[in-house]
Amino acid sequence: MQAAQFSAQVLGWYDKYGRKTLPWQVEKTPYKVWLSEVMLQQTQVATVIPYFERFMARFPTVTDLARAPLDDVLHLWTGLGYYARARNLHKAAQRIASLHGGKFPETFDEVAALPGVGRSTAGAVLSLALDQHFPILDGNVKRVLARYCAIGGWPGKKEVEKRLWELSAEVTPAQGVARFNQAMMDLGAMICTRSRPKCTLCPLQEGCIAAASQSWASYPGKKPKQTLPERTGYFLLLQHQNEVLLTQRPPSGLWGGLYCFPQFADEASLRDWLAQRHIPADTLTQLNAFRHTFSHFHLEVVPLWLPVSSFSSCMDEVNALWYNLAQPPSVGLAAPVERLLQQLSTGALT
DNA sequence: AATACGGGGAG
DNA sequence: CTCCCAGTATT
Repeated sequence: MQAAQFSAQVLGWYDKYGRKTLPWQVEKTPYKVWLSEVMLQQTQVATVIPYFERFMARFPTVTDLARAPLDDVLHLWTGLGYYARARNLHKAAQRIASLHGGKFPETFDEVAALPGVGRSTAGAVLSLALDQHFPILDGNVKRVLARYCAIGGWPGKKEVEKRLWELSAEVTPAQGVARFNQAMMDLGAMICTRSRPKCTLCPLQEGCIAAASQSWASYPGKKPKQTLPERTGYFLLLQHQNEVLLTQRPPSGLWGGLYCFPQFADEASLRDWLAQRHIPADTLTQLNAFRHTFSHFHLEVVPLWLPVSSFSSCMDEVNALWYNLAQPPSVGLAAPVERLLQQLSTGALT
């Protein structure tokens, strides 16, 4: 491969067709690029845009983010998924405030040391925002390079990823890094798409091994598929007037730090929980069950709704709150919880 | 080196 | 349904 020709083709294409007006590309700063990059980890551009806009409106600077309660951050993150990203974002902002005086760091080691920032995100922040010479390797770049050089195997395998990093470093030009890296992501998103790539519009068609052999479908290699295990979660929707009981999840792990309905492995343990608190379960009503899929298992959600006429000892629950449907507090909610709360507030119960 | 970690969009 | 998406942290 001729690296110089490769980058020249990519840069030429970018100037004509690349994206230059995404919200985080206007008046670019390391803070905006960092925020967008973290949101874009495992999440597509169209999904991220409204979240990014809300974050920038609420937290205009990294110092604003550092000062905010974590619940506020999780609240704005609700529905984006991978909530460790939000917790790391908040922690990183506080570290920038304390260790860097509120000024976003501008060296690779300092940026990569921030929680939630790895090699690719650090490279993206410094290259896109400051034009520093670092390669990136996201899903788009992996696909473009794997096809161009016919790199077989799943990029999740260490050897494959290592080879792709080498290639990315090799094709990244000394000049125009910001445009080049953005262009590679745009190519992956707009031209070298996962299915039916638009090879005739691609500036890299000449020299692309997969294009020459019509074998784009073989690259990159697919993740070995596994049937996801299934679990069942019984959600207790305990309602008193306009309020519903939510408990906070542990600070790390699945849905870490989010507020959820009390969850049980089966209906019996849910009823035990009520009995221990002397809460009559006479009017316990099962709502429509539904499935929520995580990256590593399916969760069958069975919502059990229990309207009660008087408060009982539930107020003693630790890490719990009565969520007011009319005046929702700023806390993080898992997507299925948000959906059920929406049903409760609109009276659409079934 | 392998696994955990959400949710949505596209086909 | 399946696959994949601007990955990183943990073990």
